[in-house]
Amino acid sequence: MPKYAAGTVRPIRLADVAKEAGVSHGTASNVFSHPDIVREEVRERVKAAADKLGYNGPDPKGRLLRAGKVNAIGVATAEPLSYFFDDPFARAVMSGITQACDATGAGISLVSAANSEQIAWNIQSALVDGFIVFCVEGGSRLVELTRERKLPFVALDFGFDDETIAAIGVDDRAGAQLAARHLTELGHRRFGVLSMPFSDDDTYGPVSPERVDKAIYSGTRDRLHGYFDVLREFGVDTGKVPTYETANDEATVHAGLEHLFSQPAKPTALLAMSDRIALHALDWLRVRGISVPREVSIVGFDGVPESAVSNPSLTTIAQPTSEMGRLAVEAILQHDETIRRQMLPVELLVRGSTARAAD
Amino acid sequence: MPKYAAGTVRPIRLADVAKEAGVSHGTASNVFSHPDIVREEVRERVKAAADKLGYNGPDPKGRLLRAGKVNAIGVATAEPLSYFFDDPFARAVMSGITQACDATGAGISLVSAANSEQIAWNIQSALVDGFIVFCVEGGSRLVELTRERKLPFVALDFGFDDETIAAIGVDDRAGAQLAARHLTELGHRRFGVLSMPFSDDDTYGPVSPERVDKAIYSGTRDRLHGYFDVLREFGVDTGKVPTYETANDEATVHAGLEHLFSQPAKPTALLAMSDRIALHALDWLRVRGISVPREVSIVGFDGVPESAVSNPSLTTIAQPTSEMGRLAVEAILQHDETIRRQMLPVELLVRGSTARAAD
DNA sequence: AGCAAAACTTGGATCGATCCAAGATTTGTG
DNA sequence: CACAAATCTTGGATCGATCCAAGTTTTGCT
Repeated sequence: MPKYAAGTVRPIRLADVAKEAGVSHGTASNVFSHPDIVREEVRERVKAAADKLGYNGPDPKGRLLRAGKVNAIGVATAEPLSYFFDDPFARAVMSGITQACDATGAGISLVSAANSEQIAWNIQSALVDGFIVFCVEGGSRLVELTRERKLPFVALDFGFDDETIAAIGVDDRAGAQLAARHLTELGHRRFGVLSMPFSDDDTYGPVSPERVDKAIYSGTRDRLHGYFDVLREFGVDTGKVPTYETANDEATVHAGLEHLFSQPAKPTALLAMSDRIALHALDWLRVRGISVPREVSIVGFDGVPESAVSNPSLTTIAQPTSEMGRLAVEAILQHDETIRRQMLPVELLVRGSTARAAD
Repeated sequence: MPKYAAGTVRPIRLADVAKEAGVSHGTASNVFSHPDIVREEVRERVKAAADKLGYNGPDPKGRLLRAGKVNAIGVATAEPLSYFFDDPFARAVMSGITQACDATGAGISLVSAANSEQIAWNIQSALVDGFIVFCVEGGSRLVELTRERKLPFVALDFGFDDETIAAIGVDDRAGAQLAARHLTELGHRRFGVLSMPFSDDDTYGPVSPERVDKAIYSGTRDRLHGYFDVLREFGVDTGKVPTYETANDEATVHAGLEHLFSQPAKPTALLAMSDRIALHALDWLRVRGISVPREVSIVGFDGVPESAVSNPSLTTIAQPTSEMGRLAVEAILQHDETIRRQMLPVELLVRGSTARAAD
């Protein structure tokens, strides 16, 4: 059976053009890739043949195999693809990544998959020169898969535990300390913590003090430690600070607030581990008629653009998101075997969601 | 000179594994691609050899060339890459695209470039099975380049003029009519139009009535015609309706409003051709202390998520953005030579930015 | 044991280009 | 005019896999 059925046009190859022009395939290749070393007369002839046959230049598939370079960076996550467009933090980092890619002309491939079987296949078969790995959930498995490709890769915002993985992140503990210090200095003593996931199992709910140190995600753990470092310093019994593990989505954040505000002593200050959590919290508080910052103060984490235009605007710990994206791209493109682990500084942005404690 | 310098490890190929295991390369290939047709004993032996050599399964580069399929869709635009993450409309459509890709397991490659030379190269060398083309600006050139790749492609929201191009868009004229009818029925008679670009030259500013019919972008033209259809019906002299061509960004929108509100008869209703324009307009009006919708009503176009949470919320013409994304992916993946041009319906969402005319 | 059918393996061809050493042609110089 | 140098062109090797027709081995049955 012929590969191309009658009626279907067999794609034109460089070899066809060469034959038509009466030159060797090598010369035809040169016409497109190194036009300067081919005599003008021949060049014209080959180009004419190409036009005649409807050949539009070398097929990237062939070139790729030979060159071994794709000129594209893979950006991977264990979340569905829409994560890149829906999550404010992801968007902010992507913004930095796109800038760096635009500057260098590299393309971007988004790699992801809902189920873990597919993600494995997608990582294994992605045509990229390197990976930037978004490690929100399921990070360890993702890093594992990526590592197996033996391509340059860099993890974002996670994995500071494993020193053999290149990573770019922020000083989570210092950032959390900043947030807690801001609130304690405003006189707050009754806190509630809305945490990001501790691990990639799907358990959400109140967190016992014993669990705190067992968080798999070092980001979550470090932020929690940062909060508690400062609270302890100000005489707060951190074992009694109600902490609720959310899934970084509306439903679990609202459930968390129900929990926190059903405590005998309602918190006057909330520590949210992401702006997304904080923004969902703001919604819940507004609906409940709890005034921010008059009755309750709240500090987010990330510094996404949306936090500046919320109502009230959100006091938060800003990460240098663009910078992180840019550095990640750089790490892939200028990859040189050395494993770089860069910890960037964060910054407290005081805005409208925090005020002096009422009582 | 050896290709792999001393110290560098030459990547392991399938052939190396086959040799190590003492089978042919064909059998080794089957172990990975069709494990069921290889005897267990042999399979184990090959896998052991692969482990020993540190081989992690077939390199996608080779597979690609043979298979001819990349399993990825290219999404192209003439804007910088960040457009996909910054522009609300693009994000909304991307959301639909990602859903469809997640469902089918296809990957996404973002293709773009600041300058037109680079975009040509990027389109020509993108490793994708088809293109979805965002035609905001520079659309025609982009479509031209994409067409030359001879891959399936579909244009979004433009090009309804050229019947040989597959496209998915909305009924711009009907949508614009809906917007205008809503405002006229509220009693408005003094209008201002904030238009999207007419063509890909970079001219912005007031638009003369003669220019209206010469708009290259059919989307812009159709929306304008839709507005004017209805205004005329209600006895408005459309030749006198001040129309300002913006670049869909803050600066030109604000300049446009300066212009519209410097007219002798200030408009009581604004027709904005995109939500982005409308949202920038809302900002300007707030700063100027002009109350929406008490003094001025405004209707957007697109129905992006942000329009629901603005202050006031924006009355707008909603496009089925997710649906468009989904259909575009479908058009690429189930491509069958027939050129499909789908025109989807729009919907008027009445929200907080429109009210009965004051005078 | 003998023979056909089933199961498995082999190795050459192929995908579409680029690279490169060697051969062929043109140009330049004494 | 001869010879060297410079410039072009050639065709085989290569990138890393998959496909497939043909060949080999195993299994099943009488």
